[in-house]
Amino acid sequence: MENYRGEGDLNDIVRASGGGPLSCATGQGSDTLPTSSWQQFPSDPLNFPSSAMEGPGLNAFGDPFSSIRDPLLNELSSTYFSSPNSADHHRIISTSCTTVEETSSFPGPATIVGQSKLFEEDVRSPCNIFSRIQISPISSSKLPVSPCDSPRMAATGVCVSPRGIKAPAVLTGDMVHAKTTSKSCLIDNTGPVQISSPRNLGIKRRLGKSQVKKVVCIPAPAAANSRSSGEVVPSDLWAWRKYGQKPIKGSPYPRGYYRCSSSKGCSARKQVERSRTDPNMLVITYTSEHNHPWPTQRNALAGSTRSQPSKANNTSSASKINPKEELEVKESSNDALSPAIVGAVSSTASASAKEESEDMEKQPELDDAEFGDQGIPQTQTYTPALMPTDSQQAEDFFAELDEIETDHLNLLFPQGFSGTDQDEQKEKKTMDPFGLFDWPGNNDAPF
DNA sequence: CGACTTTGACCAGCGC
DNA sequence: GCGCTGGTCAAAGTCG
Repeated sequence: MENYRGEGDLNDIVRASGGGPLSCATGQGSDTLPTSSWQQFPSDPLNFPSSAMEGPGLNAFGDPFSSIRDPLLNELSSTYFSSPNSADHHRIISTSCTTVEETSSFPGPATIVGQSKLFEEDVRSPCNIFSRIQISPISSSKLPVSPCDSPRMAATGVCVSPRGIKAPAVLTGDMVHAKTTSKSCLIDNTGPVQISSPRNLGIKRRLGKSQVKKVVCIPAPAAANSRSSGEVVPSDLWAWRKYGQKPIKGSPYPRGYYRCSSSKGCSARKQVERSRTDPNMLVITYTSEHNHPWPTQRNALAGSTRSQPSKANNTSSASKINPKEELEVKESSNDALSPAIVGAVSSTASASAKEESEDMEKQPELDDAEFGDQGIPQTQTYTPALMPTDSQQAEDFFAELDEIETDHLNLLFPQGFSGTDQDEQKEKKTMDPFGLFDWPGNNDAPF
């Protein structure tokens, strides 16, 4: 489901979303986001101001991966979640734009503030996608002001929390709960968002001072995505391998421990657990950093598409679907991002990487079969131009970056931008095989 | 056969 | 020092 990259990713999503005549899926009306409002937002993903992309030359091309010094951001930055089963069909993008280290206050407060301002402006449109985005620099001194307090945060249902490890409490469940119980908070639909509990402080024992830890709360994906344990694990671009699960005191839900399996030696880890205050919410804690470029789609999907263990199938009568159906459901609930976006996103990172990982070279081609396995017609999976698979394609990709910069919205969301109706429909299918952006009753946009 | 999940055991930090 | 708790390890089993 959520796959993404950092700010560019957000940008991709955001701008892509803004590309079409967007209307709210929140029942707040059908306000169309004026293009002008989007123009307030940095239009170039590569130039999107962020802590990750800041710096001389942005490192956008010289060493693009330096911009993902904390590839962790790639996940955190754009957690795009779809909850097709939920009544409100809320779709959420969460984003974090900064890496917070334990010993520091937010290294990029300006970045956050800046973006927040951007959000503020855009939020003026009630249907602005940014109303669903929240960057929540956590500061204990600010705790009384829950990020979820704002209507837009309320609308997001997602808190992304760069977290200082030593912070005694990022956002206590109580605090969040108190705030999110406001009826103005759409999180009510899914319950309070819990960013972190003081109990998680114990984690710091295992974390070095320079360790990065981030907490993301997202609405739990549909049960179809759950594994045998009932655990719901949203997939992301990285490949994660579960290495442990522990019952957590005070929580009826176990915590799963995952480490990055995209690359050997990668120290990236994440913990996934359900919020004890709201089982509908998943609390994902990311620790450490990836030390490798983006994984291939194959790698990224490794494990995430694994079918349920037989014993689980035996016991899970409620979700008795054949493996294929299961995979389809899984993918649809998992990958809220259109593959087009994922492709664009990952390709941006991959193509710009001077040093492709060996794995990526070994698996240069996007594994359409992965999508095919999941019921997605292969021919509709990716736009090759957005997913360079070799050096030539990478060059092409770079060459096309300019086009993307100027016309990326058309690439991502041809409908509503340019082209004939036929082209639009054709590309629409190509770029949005999941129909994620073609919601019933909403001809314009999912948001 | 490789990669994955599961799960009990082990280890380390913290509080009393 | 001891117990509690969280995080990790590793063997066993599963799956494609």
